[in-house]
Amino acid sequence: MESAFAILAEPSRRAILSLLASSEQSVGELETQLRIPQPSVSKHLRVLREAGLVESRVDAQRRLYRVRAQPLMEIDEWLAPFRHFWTAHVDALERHLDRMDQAPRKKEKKR
Amino acid sequence: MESAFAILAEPSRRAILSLLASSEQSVGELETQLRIPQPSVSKHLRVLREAGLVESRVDAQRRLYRVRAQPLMEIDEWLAPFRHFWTAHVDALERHLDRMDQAPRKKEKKR
DNA sequence: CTTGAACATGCCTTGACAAGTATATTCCCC
DNA sequence: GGGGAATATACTTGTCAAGGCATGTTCAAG
Repeated sequence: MESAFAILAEPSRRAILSLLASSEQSVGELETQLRIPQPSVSKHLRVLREAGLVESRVDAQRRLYRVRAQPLMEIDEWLAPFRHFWTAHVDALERHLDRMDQAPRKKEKKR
Repeated sequence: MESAFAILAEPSRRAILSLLASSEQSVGELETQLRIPQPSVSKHLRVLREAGLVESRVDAQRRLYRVRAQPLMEIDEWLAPFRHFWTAHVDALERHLDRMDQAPRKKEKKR
């Protein structure tokens, strides 16, 4: 199966997923929010579905789409080896706090 | 600038980044580890550099490449709205602990 | 200053994919 | 059961990017 990165290379598909993040939506709702033609929405949804990023259920003549988490999880895991790059100072802070753990605590600064 | 997702749609580029996650590497080192022709490596590195995903420094006749974190950070942030999908059970655990809040509390976790 | 190593760039071909347009399918409602 | 909404699919076309190959550039060493 195609990598989730390849699927999400398309801006419209990321937009669709972001809209679905809050709740499931019908094709028509996605269409009006994104302001792109309906066949495009359907085609993007097809790609997303075949990649396992969304799933649909039937509601009369409409289809309601919702997010499937697993491929996004894999991206999250792929990022793991890099995460220390931007949490390094936090790590350092935590080690620092650990080291002065016996002493009484003062204020800490963030970001 | 192109989205980092589009850049990472290419498997070889993800492989390069993964190799650079541990330490900076020269083009030749990347070439022999990935077993793809040198011009391909250079071209992928160019794309990665122009997208801000890596940067290079000169060491005599070699160029050493290393990861730049910021675009990866943005992907990490893009994932944020979805993260509750796979941490839901943790959330449930936390709510559970909150519900038995009358009992004495210990430490809380951040992140 | 010549040779060779390390890397970058240019050109060409080929394949993939998104957009647009038209048409097909499914199902509700009258 | 016929019409129209909601959605899917088919087909065509243009664009763009990756791969392959050849060549250019820079530098170190002798």
